[in-house]
Amino acid sequence: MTTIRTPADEAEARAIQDELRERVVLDEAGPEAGTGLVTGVDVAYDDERDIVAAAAVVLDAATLAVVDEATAVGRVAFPYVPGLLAFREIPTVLAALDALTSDPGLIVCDGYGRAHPRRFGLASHLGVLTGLPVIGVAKNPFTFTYEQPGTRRGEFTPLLADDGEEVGRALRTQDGVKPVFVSVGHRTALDTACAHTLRLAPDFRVPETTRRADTLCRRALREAVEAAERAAGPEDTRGNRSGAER
DNA sequence: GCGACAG
DNA sequence: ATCTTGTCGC
Repeated sequence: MTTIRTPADEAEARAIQDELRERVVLDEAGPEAGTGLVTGVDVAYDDERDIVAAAAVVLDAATLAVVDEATAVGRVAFPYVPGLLAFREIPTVLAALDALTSDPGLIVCDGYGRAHPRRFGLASHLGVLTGLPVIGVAKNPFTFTYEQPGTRRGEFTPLLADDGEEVGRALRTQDGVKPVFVSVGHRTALDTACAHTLRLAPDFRVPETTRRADTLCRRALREAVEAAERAAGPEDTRGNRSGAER
């Protein structure tokens, strides 16, 4: 099973990113949109109880029908730090991916790939660790500024780095609806990533892969929390504070 | 130094 | 991410 190296602090985390960035493959076009399998991954947290749940849902890229799905539950391994999201999300995501029966094909994750302060976001990190083509589709802008794309579905504007390089795109997936932010993670071209994103979002702003993974990991988290409560103490059924906590 | 900042 | 009721609309 593939694993991620969990850093002891933020400095070490950044060092790991600088090191692994060298292994990102950017000269492949990636699987053609609408072909093969596409897998969405997402994670839900209960920091209070130190529980994290991840889900991986495999869709037929042509029909968007669910082919396979899996979940994994674990402990929170790293705090949320902008720019270091991978260390928080990836451990459990890898476990969910390993639990799949079918091949993932192209992976779509929440967050960024190249559109990252060190050009090595979550999507890039997941790609390097798995060796699979990965793209990132984020719901919110991060470090790069952009012009508002045209109002129609399919229109986009570039996310530009300081050196003028296009590290991602603000892509409108629905008419008159806020765009999503697409960037390449590993073994995929930006054009391919946007084509996949559009095909995966025929009815909603967010790709079907993320929507499916989102509902599944939330359910897995809820069940994990319930199981933990049940194991810890059936004495808390009426109120909040138990005798032991006062 | 201060603010902003994927999930 | 997560806390959260009702509400507008297909």
